[in-house]
Amino acid sequence: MPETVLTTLEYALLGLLEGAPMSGYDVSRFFATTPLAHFSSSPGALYPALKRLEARALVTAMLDTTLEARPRRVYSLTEAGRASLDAWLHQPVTRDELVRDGRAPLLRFSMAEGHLSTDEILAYLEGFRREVSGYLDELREYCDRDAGNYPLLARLALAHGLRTYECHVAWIDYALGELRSWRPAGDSGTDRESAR
Amino acid sequence: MPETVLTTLEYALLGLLEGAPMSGYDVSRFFATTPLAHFSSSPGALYPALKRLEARALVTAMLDTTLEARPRRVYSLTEAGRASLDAWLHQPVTRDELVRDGRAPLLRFSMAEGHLSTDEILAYLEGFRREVSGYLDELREYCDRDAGNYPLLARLALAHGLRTYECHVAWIDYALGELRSWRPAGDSGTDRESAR
DNA sequence: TAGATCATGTAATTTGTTACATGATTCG
DNA sequence: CGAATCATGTAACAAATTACATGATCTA
Repeated sequence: MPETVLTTLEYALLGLLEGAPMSGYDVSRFFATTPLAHFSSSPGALYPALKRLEARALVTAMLDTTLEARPRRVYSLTEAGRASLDAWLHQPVTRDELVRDGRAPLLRFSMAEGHLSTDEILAYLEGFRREVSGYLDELREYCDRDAGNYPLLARLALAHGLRTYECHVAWIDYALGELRSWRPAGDSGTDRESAR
Repeated sequence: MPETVLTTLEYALLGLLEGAPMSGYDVSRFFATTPLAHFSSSPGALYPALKRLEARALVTAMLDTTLEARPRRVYSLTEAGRASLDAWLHQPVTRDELVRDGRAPLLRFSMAEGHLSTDEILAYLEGFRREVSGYLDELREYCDRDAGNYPLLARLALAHGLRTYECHVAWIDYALGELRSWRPAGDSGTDRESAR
């Protein structure tokens, strides 16, 4: 039982390395060139994070010495790393995550392939939706109560918040629809293969 | 010329203190109870940040000793602080801000009252819109190029990103409309009074 | 062959989180 | 009167940013 709580960046690294073993530079290229996971991508964040994961035995490094004099440390996931990632992916969305680091819920969703069954993913999205809806209710209540005497710009900024969370809900409903149409009837396999 | 670059939290503090002098606890209450500015609100972040601002002479503390034995340090903005805030509020939205800390552009907008003229606010929003649109183009291009062989969940997560930025654009257009209808003809005053 | 960029990191500094500490005041 | 919460912080620690360092390899 690891019971170690990692940072969002570290979980993102585990997810990446599960897909394919990578060196620190590979990871930095990935973060810099793909729209997913707009994490730090700076070496001062990445290399220490990979070392931390190695120290916890969640990843292992293999020295690639095909080019000697600059050996690449290629990291790959260990069983413990995969277990740690799996445990994280199974956590439902919390309110705190929603307002503090809005990206974590989406990150988990995007990496769930091969870890959550279709039913679990549907349940995850439903929980996500509940949290967003709950927060939206709170925001709307706050608006009705206090926003009347806000200056115009602050009021517009509040409206932006409302719209953004409404957009979340709309996407969740869209995703639920897509997933249900993908698996229309009583299929509920863990669906490991389709990941690539 | 201060030329000091502050953190987003510190600018948020300047904006808050401009509205009304506050103690550290007042600020923490504000961050904890209003939907705007979901910043840290933890004392370990707030009190040191206020001290940093005081050390740079951007705020001053007045000891409120009406209750002795627990004097409150009530902070208010100095002229230098207002100038620093003003300079920040005049900065246009950059791509980097957009992907790294999505909240800063909105924060600036919401605090611009009394610092930017209506025309400047319109220009700010137009710049904001350009950046979001540009990033959206890039995202769409990336989708067309690479998303085909992504697994389903990653593809859906990408769709979420697209929708979110589209939502930004829609709000910007809405805000532009509101601001223009508020000031339909050739009025371009700095509009200081309507705040609070 | 000089400069860019690939590829790998380390070090100093700043910042934020978590947890603790302290004493007053209010509520049941 | 004891517990919660108001109100003010501090200290230890973890993490990220910025800047630097090093050498190889490609490119004009």
